[in-house]
Amino acid sequence: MTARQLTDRGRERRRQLIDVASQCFAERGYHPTSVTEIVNELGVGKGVFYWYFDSKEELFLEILKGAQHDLRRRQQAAIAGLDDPLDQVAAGVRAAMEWADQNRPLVSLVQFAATEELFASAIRIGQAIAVADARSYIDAALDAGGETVDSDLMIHAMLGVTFHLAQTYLLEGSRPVDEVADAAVRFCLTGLSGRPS
Amino acid sequence: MTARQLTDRGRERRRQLIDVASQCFAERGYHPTSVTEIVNELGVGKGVFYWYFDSKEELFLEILKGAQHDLRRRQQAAIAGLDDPLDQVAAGVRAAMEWADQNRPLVSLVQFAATEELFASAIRIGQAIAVADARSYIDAALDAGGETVDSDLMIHAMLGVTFHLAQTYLLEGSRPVDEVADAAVRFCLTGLSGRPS
Amino acid sequence: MTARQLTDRGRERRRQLIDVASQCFAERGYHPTSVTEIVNELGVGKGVFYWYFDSKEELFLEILKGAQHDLRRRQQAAIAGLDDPLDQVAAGVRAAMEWADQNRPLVSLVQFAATEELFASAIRIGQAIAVADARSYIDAALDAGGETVDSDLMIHAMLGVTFHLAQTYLLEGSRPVDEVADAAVRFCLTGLSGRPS
Amino acid sequence: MTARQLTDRGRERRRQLIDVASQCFAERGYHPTSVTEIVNELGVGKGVFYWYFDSKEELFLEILKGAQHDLRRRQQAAIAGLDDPLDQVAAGVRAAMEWADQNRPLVSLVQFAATEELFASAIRIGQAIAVADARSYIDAALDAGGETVDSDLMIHAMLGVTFHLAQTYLLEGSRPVDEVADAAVRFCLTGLSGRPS
DNA sequence: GATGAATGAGTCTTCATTCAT
DNA sequence: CATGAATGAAGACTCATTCAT
Repeated sequence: MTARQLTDRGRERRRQLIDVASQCFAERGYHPTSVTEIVNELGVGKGVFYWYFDSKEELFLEILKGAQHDLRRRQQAAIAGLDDPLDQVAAGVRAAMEWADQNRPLVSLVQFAATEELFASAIRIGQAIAVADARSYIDAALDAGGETVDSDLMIHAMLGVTFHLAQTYLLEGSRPVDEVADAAVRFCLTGLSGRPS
Repeated sequence: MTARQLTDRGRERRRQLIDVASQCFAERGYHPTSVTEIVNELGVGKGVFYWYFDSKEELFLEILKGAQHDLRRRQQAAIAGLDDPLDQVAAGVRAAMEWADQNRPLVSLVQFAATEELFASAIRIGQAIAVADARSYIDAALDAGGETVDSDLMIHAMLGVTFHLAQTYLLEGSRPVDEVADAAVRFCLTGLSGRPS
Repeated sequence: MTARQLTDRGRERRRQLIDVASQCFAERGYHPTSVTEIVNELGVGKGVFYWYFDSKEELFLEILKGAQHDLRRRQQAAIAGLDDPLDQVAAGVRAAMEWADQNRPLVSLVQFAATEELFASAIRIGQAIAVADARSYIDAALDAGGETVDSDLMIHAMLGVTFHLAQTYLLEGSRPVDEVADAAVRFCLTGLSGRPS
Repeated sequence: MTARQLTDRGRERRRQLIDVASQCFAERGYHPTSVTEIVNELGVGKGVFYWYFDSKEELFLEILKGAQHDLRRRQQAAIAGLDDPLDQVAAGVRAAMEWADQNRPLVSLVQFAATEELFASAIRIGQAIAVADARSYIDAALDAGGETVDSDLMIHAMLGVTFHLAQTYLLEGSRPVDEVADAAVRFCLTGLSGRPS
């Protein structure tokens, strides 16, 4: 969409749409959620939606991009200032878990996106960035641990652990974040280093 | 569906539909795949689909159930005859990875299913069974490792590792199964026990 | 349908189909009842249906024709032997009511048939015959009553009374036939003659 | 349907749909008439139909309700101001006949509706109201006539006369309303009172 | 005679999207 | 900016009918 010049009220509307849509998508799924439902939920007409977004698809992509961006910022902030590679990895995992906890709807959206060709590339790109980000820390950590393994595989293993635990325990609220984060960190670090954290 | 009495030809058709549908669903996604596409792919009329299944939804659920059942059999077979808890866990992870490799379409279907309320319960049930299956081996393995942790969290961590690696490396065929399976096993076992395998 | 040569068993099957179909049509309506439902109800395959009837439509027409024929026989039998025109009319009305009571499903089928162009002509033909049958009796009765009215209108008025009462009270079984028949007869005869019966 | 807020144009469209549909339903029957035919007849897209009605069924029910409501108003207006019970009954019958003449399509729709379980209850409710409305007049008329009969039966007899005559003579336009109305009134009143009107 | 299987046109309905006001 | 109205392609599903065995 040709970036429209939005007033403050406009930016607010846009944000509302994104929030409501994320919620609906997460609850019922992307396809089962109609544009009508989204605008009804917000109590506005359908024109509003198409004023801010070119299509339902574009909106979803935007949500995805925002989510990935947000998570990345968060991890970078958490890692900044830490020196020990293992500490950095731990901080990254923990930051991801906290992000997931505070953005629960987005967790399943990302998972869904990976399964549909239309959105899969966005996910692949995001993951590629995440992996690149992580590589330096991980390589350092692996060196420290004396292991000789493929760091990409390790990073993906950690992604798998983190998001599956988030999906399983946080979405239902059956366990506190800290507990889940602790478990994830420990599993990842030992998995990585061969030594219990 | 009230179990219809099927002839041999009928059972064959049913299987074809399941296979073709799995393929289509995996390639384009559940929603974007229409019943019309499925039957066209098979070169039969639309009525055929509804002769064998009550609905597109029922078919999908059936695929899901079949997948879970099949994977479980495979893991049980792989574990049978092993005594050491860690060996058992390793065999389970490896069997899952091999199953994923040989049933690639199903991997993303399962992932998708978890994101849509309509199918999520089927996934939850399947995972609950898998977790229950794994618990005894894991508890024994954890005892051996001297750790005191929540085995359910560990099992889910392992699920996360295994399927995310499968999704990432097997679907695209970018790495051989053995390599991915080795990495998964090693990550899980160290993550579990605190000692490199 | 080219009248097929049926064995005894064949004629029996045919009758069963007609009965089951009448029942289903009456309960759920002609359109909402599928051929599949009819044959399932009878526990036979779909081929059976098309062995005996060319189409669903033909079957329905056949039911209609049978109903009209049957009712006519019954009325003729009831009137035979009576001399007084009013007695004859009364007997005709009463016979119709009894037929309706014993062939409840057919009552609403006839009513439905009148509303659909496809079947309306069959109904029109049947009613024309009924009216022709009745005319002589009615004319005599009207003469006796000293009235000068259009006998066709009177006959249709009586048809209206009889079948609406049948539909209202007999189908639900809320009143005994005799009571309803008495009311119909009295209403018709006084309506006709101007004197209470 | 959650009552949508309609503009004037909207209300007009809605009315057009009801009119066209009544026409089509009456001509070809409810089931044989497809939503596609209705909207084509009106020269609008299919979405228009579902903007105003939740379903074909809902539309039909609405037509039915409107018809019953309209007829009732008409009868009440016709009766208002009359004192003699027999006059009141006569006015009610005559009003019904005139309504039928001016709403010919609706006559067969009502008749059809009574034969399909889905709509039968709406008909039953409407008839119950009509019967209740009529009871007081009829009881008074019956008292005056010195008869001791069940007024409900009488009312249904009159309903039967009126609508069957309407269906038979008005739909085809083979007789003028007045003539048919006269016959109906006379038949009903004598049927009721035992004395020629 | 009878069955399971197959056909495919046609049904109702949904929904992303557009547009006049 | 916003709304109610409109579009129409597409989707899931049905069902009368036919056919091979």
